[in-house]
Parts: sequence; structure tokens; C-alpha cells
Amino acid sequence: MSFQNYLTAELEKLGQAENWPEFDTARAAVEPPRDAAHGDMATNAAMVLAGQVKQNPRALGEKITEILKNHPDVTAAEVAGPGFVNFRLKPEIWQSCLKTVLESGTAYGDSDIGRGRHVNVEYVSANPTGPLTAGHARGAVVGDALAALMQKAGYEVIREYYINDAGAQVEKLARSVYLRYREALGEEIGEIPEGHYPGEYLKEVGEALKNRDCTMWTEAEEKDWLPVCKEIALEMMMEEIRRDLQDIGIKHDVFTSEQAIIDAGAVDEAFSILEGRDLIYTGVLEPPKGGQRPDDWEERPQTLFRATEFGDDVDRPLKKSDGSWTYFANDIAYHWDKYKRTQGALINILGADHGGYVKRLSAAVTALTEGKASVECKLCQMVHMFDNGEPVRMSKRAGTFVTLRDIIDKVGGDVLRFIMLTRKNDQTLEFDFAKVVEQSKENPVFYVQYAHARCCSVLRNAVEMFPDADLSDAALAEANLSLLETEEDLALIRLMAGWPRFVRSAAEAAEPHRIAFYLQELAAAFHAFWTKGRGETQLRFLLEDNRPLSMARLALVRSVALVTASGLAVMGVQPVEEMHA
RNA sequence: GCGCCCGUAGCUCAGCUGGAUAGAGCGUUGGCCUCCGAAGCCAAAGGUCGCAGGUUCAAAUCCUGCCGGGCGCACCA
Repeated sequence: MSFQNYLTAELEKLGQAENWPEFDTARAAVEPPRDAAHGDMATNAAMVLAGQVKQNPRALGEKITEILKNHPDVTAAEVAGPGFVNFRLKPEIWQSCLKTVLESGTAYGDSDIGRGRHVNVEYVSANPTGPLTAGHARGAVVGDALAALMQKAGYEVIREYYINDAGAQVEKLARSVYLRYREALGEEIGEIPEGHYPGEYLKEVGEALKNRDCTMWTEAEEKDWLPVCKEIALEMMMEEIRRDLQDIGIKHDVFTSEQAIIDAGAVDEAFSILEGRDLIYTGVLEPPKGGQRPDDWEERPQTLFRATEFGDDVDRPLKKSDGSWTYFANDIAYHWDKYKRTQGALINILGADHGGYVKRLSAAVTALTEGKASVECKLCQMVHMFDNGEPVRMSKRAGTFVTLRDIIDKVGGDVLRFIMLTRKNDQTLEFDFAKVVEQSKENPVFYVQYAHARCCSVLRNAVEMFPDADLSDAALAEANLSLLETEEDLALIRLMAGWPRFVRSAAEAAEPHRIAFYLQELAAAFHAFWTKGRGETQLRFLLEDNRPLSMARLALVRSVALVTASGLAVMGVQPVEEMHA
């Protein structure tokens, strides 16, 4: 029985015995205290209940102390501060945690809080009009790590990519490709005109079209070559995007095409549902006040969705002036489709520049599903690129920007992934090409990997020292773990014992970056232990003349490696076993 | 003008969904290599948690209003 349940049950009894008024223990928690010096576990129950049952918190704390002391695993308990009850557990409780780690491997920390429920994580979803950039990289990593985290927490996860292959942007793309096609045929095209994508990356698309169709389209009209250019451009761009993603270990389960959603009539369907609920009307929007008023603003009636009824600031247009659907209308249909397919929660990972979009989207989802579902949008703030402290100049208009491919080539996927998770998603992130490959403690990637490598190194040395010993995880799990009784041993064990709790709360908060911070903390504790062993022989992992303790310490070291690997797996980073200069 | 996000040590950032004396890295100062990897560790100094109210046993955390910075603001995606 958990301490939480034990305590609530005992408090119920006490309440009856002492004739307390009605009380609620929901906010009474049993948790490890923030400061380990306070003990192994602590509860705020006395403070939560004091007001409800009209008793002095410290006096109530004394009674709770007695209750806890009766628990077989508790060795000591005391009231502290304003009414906390701190208590200590038998060392065996902690030591046995290592056995669990060794038996579970990297599955340690898995939980079932998701209870198999479905969650759809949509991420990247970059326009297929160019290569993925540094900004996309962040969303890609955050989304993928979140998906892995939810999986570890017991959710059934669908990883999805929405391809914006309809609308004006892809037509612009197609026209740009047509220019490159004519260029490939030897024509002098000069400067790429306004309203086209200037990037060099389209040259190879034009080239490919030339190689396939020769001069077939040179004399054709736009209505004939446009679909051709569009198709080949989309195909090649998506291929490149998939390849980039694959090279950082990202593979989506589902790619959904915006055009396919439209073609399937899903937009009409969603529209008529909303219309049936009287959520569509024709009206005139006010222009935005203040400095940002567009100069080409024309006041005219539009087909609007009553987003304001669901918390948005204004009602939102569903049709453009030419009568076609807006992006938003398509997106409503897409989310309706996604909801029907997913049968569960929807999470979108978006760039910060889409911040103004989330209210209308959740309004639409709430409206369509009649409140049965909602979409949670996580916004990733911008990534600022540096090289050794110098900002890397980027200009979208000139077509010069740092691509995901650049980063992979320069620092590799593991570094990229780790660094992208070293900030909370709504915090801007600095990415410095020079710093992220530095081999020192200020680089968290290195610091954590180094800890893992050191663990592996100890295990390699153990083979030398005890050639006849069975050092498999199963064997180490049977070591005499009660020998791990120093404060240093227990500190490390406590940290690892908290891993499952940590994973759960990170999953509940949908914050994968926390994993990176946990791993740094674990690495720090391990490095500290290591260094202490240099001075105090008894704190070394391997003691030639003390085989039982060595085996127990190996169980500890191996556990550190496994927990680290377990965390890195969520982040999608490969643990390294050796690092040499 | 409106909406969303951010404001915590000199700098870059955590802070486990309201808990005890607010933490880490860099930088500064001073220590630790006959011994498992010193690419590491230990210690010291450094804070009105942007400001002002409010909620309660308890606020960096929740609410309101300001101040400062970022992003966005019909028919783009």
C-alpha cells in the first residue's frame, strides 16, 4: 500500500475516533521533500487538515507522526517547520529500487497513467515549400520527444504530419519551379521576381523536371504546367523533408494532405455541421485597431464562424474573396477528421508565430465536438542561431537561413535533439554551433553522455578485476544491495527512485524538456560520487578486496547507466559508451 | 489598440502544477590528479523572484492592474 493511501485510511479512523467534522484529504500529499535533508518523505497533511478540523497544525502533526511510525517501512518521523511531518524509510526500501531498475532496463519509469488512451501529436507540419529550418527542428524534436514521453506514460500515440499542399503558397512554389525549369533549359531568367521562392534549392527541382519532360512545357500555358510543377515540387520537397526527419530519428505514423481533405469533401461536411448549429453567418469584420491596419483593407461581408462564442476575440472568416475556403476552414475539417480517427486527445506543436491562431482552432474543435474534445497547442518559441557567440545572419527573403540539414551536418542529430530540449517550449532558445560540441561540463549533452560513458567504463574495468564474475543485469540484481549504506549511495538511489514519478509529471504537463534537466541532475550526482571515490577509498565503485561491495556498487553504476539511457531514449538521443578526445 | 508568451544571481536558465533556508551552469575567488576517465569534483561570494495589490496556514507559482521585451493581428499558410 502506498504511504498516501495508508495515511488517508488511518486519518479516517482517527477522525471517527475523535469525532472530527467532515474533512477532505485530497490536498494532503505524501512526497519526497524538496530538500533531502528533511528526510526521505514528507507530508503536509497536518497543515491541510488543521483548519478543517479546528486543531493546531503541530499538535495534529504529532498524531500523524504516531500513525506513520506504525508503518512497517518507516524508521523515524517528526514534525518540522509549520507542520510538515518528515519521515525516514528503511534503507531496504531504497536499495530494492535498484533491483527494479536492473530488472526493468530502460523500461524503468514506464507507467500506465495513459491507460492506453489515444493521443495524436501533430508536429513539424512545415509547408512543403522549402527545406526544414532550425525553427522547424525545434518543433520536430519537441513533438517527437513528447510523443515518446506519452508512450512511456502508457498512451497510445499517433505521430502525425499535416501537409499544407493546397492554396496559394504551393502555387507560388509551382511558379518558382517553372522558372527554375526554364533556367535548367538554358534560359536566362535573371533575378527571381517578387512573389516567388528565391531559394537555390528549387534548382534541382527544375532540373529534374527538365530531365523528365525535356522541353514539353516551354510553350505551354500556366493552367497546363502549373499542376505538373506543383506535383513534382511537392513530391521532391516532401521527400527531402522526410529524409531530414529520418536522419534525426523522426518517423511520423500518418501524413495527411490538406488537398486530400478538401477533395474528400471534409470541409463541406464540417461546414454544414457548424451551419446546422447556427455557428455560421455572414457579417462584416472591423479592421484591427492601432498601427497594424492593412492598407488594402476593404470592408465587405464575409462568411464567418462564431469563434467568439468559444472564447476567441473575433469571429473568423471561412471563405476568401474569390469564394474558396480559407486555410482555417480547411484546418477545421482536418481537425474534425483527426478527431474522428484518433478517438482521443489532440496535441499540436506549433511555432510561436502561430500564437494568434490557437484560440480560433480550439474554438472550432470545441464547437465541432460539442465540447467532447479539445486541442492542446504547444507553442515553440524561436531559435536564435549563433556561431561562437556571433549571431548567424538569416534572411527569409534572400532565401538564406540555417536549415535542419546544416545542423545535422555540423553537429549531428544527437546534439541537435538534446539541445532543442534544454529549454521549456515557451522560452526562446539559443543554439550555438561552437558551444554545443564543446567537450566540457557547460555543454549538457557532453556532461550527460560523459556520465553514461563513465558508467560503462567502470563496468569494463570490472570485467578485468573480476574475470570470473557474472556481471549481467540479472546477476547484479541479486547482489547484496544492503551494503549500499553510505549517504552518497543513498542519494544516488533516491534520485533514481524518483524517476518514474518524474516521468509521470513530465507527461502530465506535456513537458519533455524536463527529462533533459533530470538527466543533468543525475549526471551531476554521479560525477560527484565518482570524484569522492578518488579521495575516500571506501567510496570507490570497484574494490579489489571487497567483492560483495563491488558487486553492489556495480548494480548502482549499471542502474545509473540504465536510467540515463531510459531518459535519452525519450529524447531520442543515443547513449555513448566511450568518448575519447 | 487587442490577444498570446516571457521577466528569477553580473550572464544563460531550472523551479516537480501552492510548501520549509528560491536552485544549477557560466563568470569571480580559493581548493582537489602516486589510485575506477581532472573532458571531472568541492567550497565561498552573489537575490526587493519586474512593480503594486489580492486570495490562505503557506505565493516565484493562483487572480487583478501596471511597467519592460518577444510574437501575432480579414481575404497568407
